Formats: sequence, C-alpha cells, structure tokens
Amino acid sequence: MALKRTHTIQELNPGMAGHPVVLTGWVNTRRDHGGLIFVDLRDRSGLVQVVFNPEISRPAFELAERIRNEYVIAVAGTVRMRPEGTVNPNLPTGEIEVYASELELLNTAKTPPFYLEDNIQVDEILRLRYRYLDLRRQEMKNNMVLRHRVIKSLRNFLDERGFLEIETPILTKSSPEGARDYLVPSRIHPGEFYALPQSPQIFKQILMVAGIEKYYQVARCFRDEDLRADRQPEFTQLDIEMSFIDEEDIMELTESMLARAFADGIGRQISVPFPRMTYDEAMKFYGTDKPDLRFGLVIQDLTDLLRESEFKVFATAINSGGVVRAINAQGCASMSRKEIDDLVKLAIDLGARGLAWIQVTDEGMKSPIIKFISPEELDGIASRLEAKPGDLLLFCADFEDTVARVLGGIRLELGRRLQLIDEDALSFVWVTDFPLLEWDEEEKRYIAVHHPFTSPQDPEQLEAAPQSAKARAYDLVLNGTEIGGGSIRIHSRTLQDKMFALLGLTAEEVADKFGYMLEAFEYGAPPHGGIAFGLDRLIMLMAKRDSIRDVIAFPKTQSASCPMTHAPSTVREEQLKELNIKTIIK
RNA sequence: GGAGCCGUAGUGUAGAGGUUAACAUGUCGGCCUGUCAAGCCGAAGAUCGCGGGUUCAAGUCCCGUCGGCUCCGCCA
Repeated sequence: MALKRTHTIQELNPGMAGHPVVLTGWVNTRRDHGGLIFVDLRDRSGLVQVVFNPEISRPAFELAERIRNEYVIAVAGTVRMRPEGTVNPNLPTGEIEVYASELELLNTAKTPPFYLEDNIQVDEILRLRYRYLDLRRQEMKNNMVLRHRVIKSLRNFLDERGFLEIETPILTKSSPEGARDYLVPSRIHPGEFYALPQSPQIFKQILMVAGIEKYYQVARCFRDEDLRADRQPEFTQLDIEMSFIDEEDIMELTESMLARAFADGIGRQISVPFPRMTYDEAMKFYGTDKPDLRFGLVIQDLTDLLRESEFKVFATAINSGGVVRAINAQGCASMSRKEIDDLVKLAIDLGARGLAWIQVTDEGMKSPIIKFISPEELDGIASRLEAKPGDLLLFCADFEDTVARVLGGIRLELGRRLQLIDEDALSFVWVTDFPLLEWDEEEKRYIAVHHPFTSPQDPEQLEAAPQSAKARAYDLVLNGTEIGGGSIRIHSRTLQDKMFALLGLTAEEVADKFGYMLEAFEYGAPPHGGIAFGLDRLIMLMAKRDSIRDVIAFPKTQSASCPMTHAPSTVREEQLKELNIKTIIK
C-alpha cells in the first residue's frame, strides 16, 4: 500500500481547503459522467465526495472508471470548496470535496446482496448472513457506536464511585432453579459438564464475602430458552453488587448512573428520581409487572360494585374468588363491530372467556349485556370509570391473574392502536415489593419469583405465611420493558437454608449445588445486594429499535442459529469420542 | 409444545386456476465534464423455498415440510 491515510473523513472541513490529504475507505456510490467521475468515499466516520478529472490526473481517472461499489480504495488529493450551486446540504461534508490526484485500488468487492443504506426493507436472514455488510450501514454502525459510548459511560461512572470490575467464570457449575443451562462437556472429567452462567449471581455474592464491597461486570449471560425480539440466548448484563447497603443505595446509584448514560449516549436529560410503584399496584392498574406509563387507560376494579350483579358472568367470577375489572377506552364508542370483535379475539387469545363491552353514547349506554346490569350498577361503573359519551368500556371477569393478563394486553393494544404512545418519552418506573415466592402447580412446590438468594422483607413471617411473603426486590422498567432488576440478598446461612427448604430442595441437593456458597457465608458474609441491567435492551431503547438484534453485532435468529457461521453445527466423530459423548440423533 | 403472518430475477414487490411470470431498483455494456436516489440508450438476469396432491391446466387451491418474523408457554 503506497498511500497512507492522513485524515479520517470526519476530520475534513472547509477550513482545510487547499490542503493535500490521503483518504481510505469504501466506494459508497459512483456517478460516472463520462468526462468527470464522482465517488462518494465512506470510512467509519462519514462520507465525502471525491472528484476524478482527467485534466488533474489521467491515470487516476482511468482507474476510477473501473472501480465499483464497495471497492476499497486510497485517494490522494486536495480538499476544495465545492463550486457555487453544487453544495450538498444533506452531507456533513457537503460544502467540500476532494480533487483526486492519485487513486490506489486496495481491493475489489463483489456487488452486495442488498442495499447498504438506512431504512432498508430486506429479509433479516440476509442481513445476518452478510452481517459484515449490514454493519457497514450507517444506522447499524451508529448502534455499535452508541453501545460503545453507553458501556464506556457506565464504566466511567462506576469507576468514579469506587467499583471494581471483576471477571467471573464462563465455565461454571450447573444449578437447579431458573432457566435451562447451556452445558459444556468436560474432556478431563468424562461424563461431567460445565454450565455457562445464566448470570454471575453466586460469584458476585461470594465476591462480597471476599470483601470486594463494590463490584461490577459487563457480563455475558446464557439461557437456553426460546427467543423473542428482546431475548437472545446469550446477552449482556451490567452486573452490580454492593455490601453494607439497602434498597435506597441501589436506586440512587442506578438513577445517577442512568442519568449519565442517557446524557453520554443520546444527549437526553432524564428526570430523577424515578417514580415507584408496588408490584400489587402495577398488576392491578396496568395488568403487568412492567407497566408502560407513557399513556393512561388505567385498569379499574369493579368487583365491589358487581358482587350482587344479575349478570351471571360477573357474579359467578366474583363468587368463585375472581374479580371484575374494566378499562375505559376513551373516545372508542365509534369503533366498528369488527374492531371490537378484534379486541374480543385478543382477549380470548390472552386466556379470557370473553370480553364484555358497553358503548357510552349521548343517548345512554348501549351493549348486549346492558339488560343484566342494574341502573345503580351502571351509575357506579360510569362514575368509577369516569365514562363520558363517546367512550367504550371493556370488562373482564375471571381470576385475578387472568384479568390482569387480559386487560394488560388489551391496554397495550389500545395504546398502540389509538397512538397514545409518545415515541420520544422515556418513562422509568421502579416496581417494588414483589412477592418472594409463587406456587408452581406443575412441580407442586414454591419457586422463587426473583431468585433463591433474595431476602424476604420479614424473615420472621417467612415460615408462617410463605405465600404472602414480600421480597426485598426491585425491577426497573422503561417504557414497558424490564431493563433491570435486583434485590437485597440473604447473607445469613441459616436464613438461606430456610429458603432452600421452602423451595423444596433436599439437604443433599443444597449441599451438592450450593454447598460452597453456604460455606462461604459462614466466614463473615456482609449484608449485601445488587442489581443487573439488560444492556442490550437498554441500548435498544436508546436507539429506538424494536429488537435487540439491531444492537448486537452478531445476533442469532429466533431458532437460535447464526446464518453467518451456521452455528450450531455437527462436530467430528473424534471430537465427540474425546468428550465421551454419544448423540442419540441418527 | 402452541397460534398467527411471510417465502416469486441480486434486492423490494405485483401476479387470487388459463399465452412467453410483470414493475422498480441493482448488475453488465454504450453515451455523457457538476452529479449527489445523476441522466439517456441497450442487454442479461427466475428450480415462483422444497416435496406431494387436486385439476385438461397450479406461482395461484389443498396437505406436508424447511426457513424467517411476531406472540403465548418458557425466560430463578
């Protein structure tokens, strides 16, 4: 390579007019006018127009006739102001251009299988198969830059606050509870396996026992579960743990840290402290533990008003221990029958047996169910839902969890359909006071809602009434997406033993799976707690993307495969033999 | 494990039982000295994802299968 780069494209400006430069990069576009050739040259930092004129250099011009999109070139030339009338206001470098005196072809390139532009509509599998081309697109490159800046901001902040970044093992021990593990066979120990970490949870707690006091890690986590737009089998957490702290310390740290990250990442001021809501309030009013507070349509409980209702659907649900709740879809009385039927179908898909509705009109309430509802009940409903002419009231009657899921889903659908969501809003909320345990009907035992190391709010009452015990746990929700969660941990060996017993683990299982942790806790474990953030999700929201795949350089498809490398794949028979593994698939 | 949507030149789409599968863009060739979504002229480019079925006839209808996406279950 004869030509050596002197500047990146971003560094060029009108003040450099007349200066010689050498630029390197890729041919973004080429416009051949016969006697004059324009090439938009792209490097990581930007685009600039290069002009090839045979009167300046015939050899450079003739070579420029043969270059094509995505060829890799080096150009020597002079920065010039563009002639009057040819300024391109759409380009940061639009006032200038580079008059080429020398062109070096560094590499040719096949024509890309899709356009390397923003806002392309192309099959995602093609983008993933040629991810190196996809990442050349400005919007994807911006996402990678954002990701870098945010992670750097988080690291700077935590460093300033006295945190140590410590790495924990990727090859570790499988533990019961939680997600399905990815397993790695051990060659040295035939028949035994490592597990990839679902999170560094136990290691970070042991680092607290080790006296680290303030730990963090940008940690890769692995969970072998089905994928979603916001779930990948491997993902990145910002994992944090602190000793001698309580919930308020974690929340303050989080709020300050995210204020900095949003400022550094996307130049946005966010309002702190974040509002807080209990889990019970979130479930009751929003039907989910990750409420999207960018819009209203709050769910209202009507159970007390309808206990004696003539309408069997309501009365039966209440008498069997359920609830009746409703949403006032304001201004939706004019919805067509088909639109309402779509909502009913959604409700049924979400597990409801039906979705009752009342249209509020100037002439009064209209509904197939109206004849079963007494005037007093109607008044009560109208008053609680603040119903006005033009509103549509949607009712669901069932067990509480079903009603929450159904109306929570209906609420989100209405929010989208009625365009109530401000896409620029950043609506944070802490969700607190989670239940500690939930009953698993299949396994006939309690399972930890958060994880088995979470401290109960009242250890005294844990055994007396485990089902109603609250956890010292907190989730952070942004625009209806859970972006972080954590808890104050159990640091007493005896309490941790009780927890494991409640979860139905035998003493042998506990000793086998968690013995090392319990042993560590006998050597002076400090009170501690922490939080972990889903960095992919956080950055996805900052970048206003709908999928974390757009902020991960090399993500996997919904079937957990990589179209570029074709992982996962079969391996040679000898490899399996060496690992003492035999597959049962043909 | 389940539900829904999608699969047609390189790419994005049209084609809803009947002639030679159409349009845009890209690609290739020619012309062109101020374009920037350059323009003009010309050319090439399709296993209609795959397999089976119905029919005189299937890109089109049916069944299966593979792949992708969204969602439910699952995700301490």
